[in-house]
Amino acid sequence: MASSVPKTSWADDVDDLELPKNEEFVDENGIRTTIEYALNEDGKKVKITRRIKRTLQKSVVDHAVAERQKWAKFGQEKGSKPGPDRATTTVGENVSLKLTAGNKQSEAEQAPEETMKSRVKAAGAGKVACRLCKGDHFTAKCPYKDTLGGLENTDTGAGPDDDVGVGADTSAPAATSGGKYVPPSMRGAGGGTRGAGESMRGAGNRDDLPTLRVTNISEDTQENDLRELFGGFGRVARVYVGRDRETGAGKGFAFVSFEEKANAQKAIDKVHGRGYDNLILSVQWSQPRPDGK
DNA sequence: CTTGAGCGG
Repeated sequence: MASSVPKTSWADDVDDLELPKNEEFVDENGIRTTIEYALNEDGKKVKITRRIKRTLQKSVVDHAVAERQKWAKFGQEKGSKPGPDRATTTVGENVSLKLTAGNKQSEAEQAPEETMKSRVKAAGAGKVACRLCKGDHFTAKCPYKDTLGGLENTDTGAGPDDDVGVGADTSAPAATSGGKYVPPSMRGAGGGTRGAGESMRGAGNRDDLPTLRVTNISEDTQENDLRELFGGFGRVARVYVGRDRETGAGKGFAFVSFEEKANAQKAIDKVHGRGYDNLILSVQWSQPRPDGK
């Protein structure tokens, strides 16, 4: 065992390595002086002093901020020089935190780009181009959607555009399914002639539910209030209260959808003209929202 | 006075 221990005690060594804390201050002229202590190659302590004139600051710092730096300090810092003391204060840049799903980091670097994209989108407000006919509507709303049989048959290469070249490998996995999920009941006439809608109630589309427009409701009427009010006439499928997007305050109208049209009609008959919260309700059939065609 | 919001960039 090599028991030869250096003569200098361990404690001395540490004491030798102990360095004064770094210092930093800014004088009235805006010159920041930083003092660091370090060891050079010979193991000697050296003092490094840097004086940095903050030329940039004059142009960058907001006037109000510069003014604020002159304020007298209070509390524990009372009597200290104005301006941030970098020994106790961290002067930071803006830090933005981004929450990502699945612990993925790769998106982080692309974030600025993403922001740019959304800005561009905001600038060119509502510019859409149909992938089928290049119209200014969504593909799903394309008038020719039915005529063209949708995207599922068109394949990648058959698209109306010149995005050729890589068609092979992108379309490969999509060849059989078209790349989109199709519920079993909607799938082509393979072998199962199972009745359409065996598991689905009616058309299953919520758009064709019998819907009432209820107006003249008080602005604090909630969905639950309306469910309560209309629930007695039959099953209420959906209730929507028109609200201000920002404040959440009611706008005085609502939609109530029933499962059965007959029940909706009963509700009209019974509730229309009826008092509710010091107001007289108005209930009538709702017009389907204007479809962009 | 009073008819919704989202879906794709």
